[in-house]
Amino acid sequence: MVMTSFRKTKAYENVLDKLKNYIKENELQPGDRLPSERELVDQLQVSRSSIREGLRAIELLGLIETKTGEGTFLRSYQSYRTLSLLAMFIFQDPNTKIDILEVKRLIEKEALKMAFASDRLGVVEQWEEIAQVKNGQTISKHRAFYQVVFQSAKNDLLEKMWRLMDEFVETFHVQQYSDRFYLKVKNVFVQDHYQEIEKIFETAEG
Amino acid sequence: MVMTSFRKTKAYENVLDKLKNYIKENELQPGDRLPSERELVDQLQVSRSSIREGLRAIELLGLIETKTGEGTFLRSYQSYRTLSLLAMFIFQDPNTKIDILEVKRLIEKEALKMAFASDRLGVVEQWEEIAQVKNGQTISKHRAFYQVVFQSAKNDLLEKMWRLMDEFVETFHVQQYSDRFYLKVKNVFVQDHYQEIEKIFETAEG
DNA sequence: GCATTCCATTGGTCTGACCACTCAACCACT
DNA sequence: AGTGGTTGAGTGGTCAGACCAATGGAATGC
Repeated sequence: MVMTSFRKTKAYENVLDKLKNYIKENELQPGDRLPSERELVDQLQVSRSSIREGLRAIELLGLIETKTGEGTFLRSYQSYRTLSLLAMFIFQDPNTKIDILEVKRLIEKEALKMAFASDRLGVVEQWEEIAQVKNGQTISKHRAFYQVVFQSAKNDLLEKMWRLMDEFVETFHVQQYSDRFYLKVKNVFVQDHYQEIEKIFETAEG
Repeated sequence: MVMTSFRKTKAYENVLDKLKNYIKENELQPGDRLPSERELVDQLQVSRSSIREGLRAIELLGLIETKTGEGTFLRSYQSYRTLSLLAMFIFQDPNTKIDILEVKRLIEKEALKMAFASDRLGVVEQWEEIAQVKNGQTISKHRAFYQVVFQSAKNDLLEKMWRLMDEFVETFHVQQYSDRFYLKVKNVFVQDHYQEIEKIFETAEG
């Protein structure tokens, strides 16, 4: 008996494949609406159950968003729920925790360098606005700080990756951000000392 | 009208929560079997459709594996699968192509620095072995080169991210890797000039 | 012009049905 | 006792159809 280990593709996997192509062909952007579930039934010739299995799967991934009465929409990132779910499994390997922290830190450093090169003084200006307005939680201060950075770094992918990791880290690690760190970074920017960025990150702080 | 932005949790999300607890309480290990879909219907008091939406979602994530006629089984987590899923959609955005190239280059640079700090001479040694053995295509030479790097950089996440980008870049961009580049990097390693790594990447080459 | 009502559309959920596959218990034959 | 085939219960895979709640725009009334 020949055992051609041939895995029959499931209906919902086909749905995802078709959906991916649909998004590509129509060049859908985050926020754009996907066809309704019932329209997809007609177009893909599978039952609504299968359609929904596929949609729920990528919803969990945070790739789409559904609104009752309106429809299904593409979105760009975010899904704290999934991350906390994955966290449980990912930490079967304790090393990944360290890896994530390391990569996140690396991204922060490089993003700062990119922002520095792109719009050094503009960044400083925005940081000062934040410092005046925001007296809120340290976590939102932290995000506001880097939002400015990524806006000037002009690399959406890098920002998406950072946000994922930042949210993920939040699931297992109480992040502490010292005001000293922000101040140090700002001074480096003000004084136009590009090389110092590397050195700041060589210390344990961050 | 008060708009308490209150998101009603969906049935399949509850399923996942309960399932997570079940796994935790019973200390299920990869390979262990979960309750059948029909059993879960009884236990969780939701319809089989909702059960399946949840199961299909975490199946896509690679957390479980289903075998027709047998059941649903816990699976050892495969982070690459999750990452490639996310990448599949994130990379879809045509605007990110340039971003990907930039981030990939950034990762290569930082990985080199990590490898340098970790095992400078060991890396050089392995590079020389490659140079002798491999006379094959430039693409495989390129991958072998960085495989050595990542092995010493000791960060799996970084390597996986790089692999995804490298594979993706191949689909739209003819990668050119000049022997001169490798040689330059090797020399920097041999001569123990850590600072030069940054400078190599400041040129257009790569 | 504006507020209200109404209704088609959309996602959310459930029920019940049928199929293909797996595995173990059972049975018949040697 | 051992072999091999049959059978049936259980499992995931898929489907059709139904009802609900929320949404938003069109029709309506003032």
